[in-house]
Amino acid sequence: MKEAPNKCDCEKCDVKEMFYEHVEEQHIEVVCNIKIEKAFKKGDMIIEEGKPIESFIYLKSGLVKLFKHREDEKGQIIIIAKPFDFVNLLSVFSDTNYNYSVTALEDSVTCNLDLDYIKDMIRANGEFALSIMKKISKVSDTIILESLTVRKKNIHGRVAYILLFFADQIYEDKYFELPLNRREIAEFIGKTTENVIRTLSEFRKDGIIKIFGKFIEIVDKEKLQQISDFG
Amino acid sequence: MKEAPNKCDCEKCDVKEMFYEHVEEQHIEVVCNIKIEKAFKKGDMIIEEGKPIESFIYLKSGLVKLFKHREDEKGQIIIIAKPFDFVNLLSVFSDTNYNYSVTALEDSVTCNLDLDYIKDMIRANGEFALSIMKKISKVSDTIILESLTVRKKNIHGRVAYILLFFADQIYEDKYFELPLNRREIAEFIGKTTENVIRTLSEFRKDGIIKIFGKFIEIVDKEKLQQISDFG
DNA sequence: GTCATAGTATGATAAATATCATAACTTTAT
DNA sequence: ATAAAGTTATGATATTTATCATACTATGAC
Repeated sequence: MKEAPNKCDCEKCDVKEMFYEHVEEQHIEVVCNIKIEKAFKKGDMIIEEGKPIESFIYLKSGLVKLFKHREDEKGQIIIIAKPFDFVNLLSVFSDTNYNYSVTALEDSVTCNLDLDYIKDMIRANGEFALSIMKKISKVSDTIILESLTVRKKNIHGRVAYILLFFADQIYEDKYFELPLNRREIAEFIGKTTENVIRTLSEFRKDGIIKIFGKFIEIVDKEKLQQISDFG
Repeated sequence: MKEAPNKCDCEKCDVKEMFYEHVEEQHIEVVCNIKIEKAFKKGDMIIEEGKPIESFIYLKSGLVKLFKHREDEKGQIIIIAKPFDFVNLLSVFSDTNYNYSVTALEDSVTCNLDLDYIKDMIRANGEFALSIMKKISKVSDTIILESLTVRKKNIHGRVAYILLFFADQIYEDKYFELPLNRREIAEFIGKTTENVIRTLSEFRKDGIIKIFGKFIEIVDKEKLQQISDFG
């Protein structure tokens, strides 16, 4: 992890837009000055469960996973966050310490703003407050409703769902490199590693996907969608 | 459902406290005047999936369930909300329509505030905004983290967990009437009705609980806790 | 009351998934 | 280059859970 020079030059940054829309010019400059960018290598720990929440963290580039660590047993992945998602979406405003960890699945850069400063901005600017609430609620909603969606699927449905998630929402390509190993996919969908592997093999045998190690090519997307929807 | 006279006399109302702490006297009076109390009978629909979100709804008394309706299949219960929990915690600030329903499990009374009015208050008062965010985030966090907790348990663990949930968090008594039938418990923990019934029977045979129809008495709480923790 | 309906209960069986075992293949460290 | 460790893969088996079938019980409508 290393710190990078500060600039407010990211396109598509919702936070910046919120500021531009609702905050006066001189405050924006302050934000751009106090924000700290941090670069992480694949596998690096970005947030550690139990540590105090001191920053408002936003993903500028890369890909990260939020997960709960489990002593003996296997962990549980809560969500995969992509650029311009909040990284510390949970607990930021409701708790003092993180109750989940975040690590980088790919080389990633985060934007970090002092949480007290953001809180001051919220206090000072209700319109900004409303924008932040909207954004944060949206993320929580998505997690809750998607977890319900996944919960009712069998393992075929869940694996199909994950493959389509990466193809459509993350990489926007039917050919991509899985950022998770099979064990992590299992932790994400709540099934065992062996059965994830088995299911991928079955999809391969049925000609629905091609597997080259961590690289996946979706051959019959319609079929995969069908398995995801009805599985 | 019937409307009741408006008063701001509820003890323990977080919303009122938020107002008292952060809003000027004259505004509080306005809130108390515009708020509408609605009474619902057990089984009544409070919020219907798909309908527009127009109010900020707070549970004053009773017990409700939030759930997603599923056409053909069985539904899915998202959470049981008790008094002073927000009822429309999800989507209030992030969506225009409800994507879940709420019904009364017991006779219930809700406090309804015009959502646009609350939004105006948030815009006008950042400190109030921060209080609301804190409260809403807390509820979302709880749902997400508890669903992860439940997800890793087998059916014995899940049923034990639910029984302890009602005993400890809702009724604060080892003897209570289940507000859900067996099918609904199944919808809550994501298992089949038959297996919920079977598990309850096993707990009864093992002398862990006593069953009198919908009434449950927890006999060996320590054992039940153990099953919940390690099951 | 009694009829219909929903809810509770239990057993038998089928299906899904986990666990255990083993091996080939990859990556990492030395 | 090689050993060690981790990952992917597959089969055999055990366990868990769902499904199907069938009663029995409670509840509400008439």
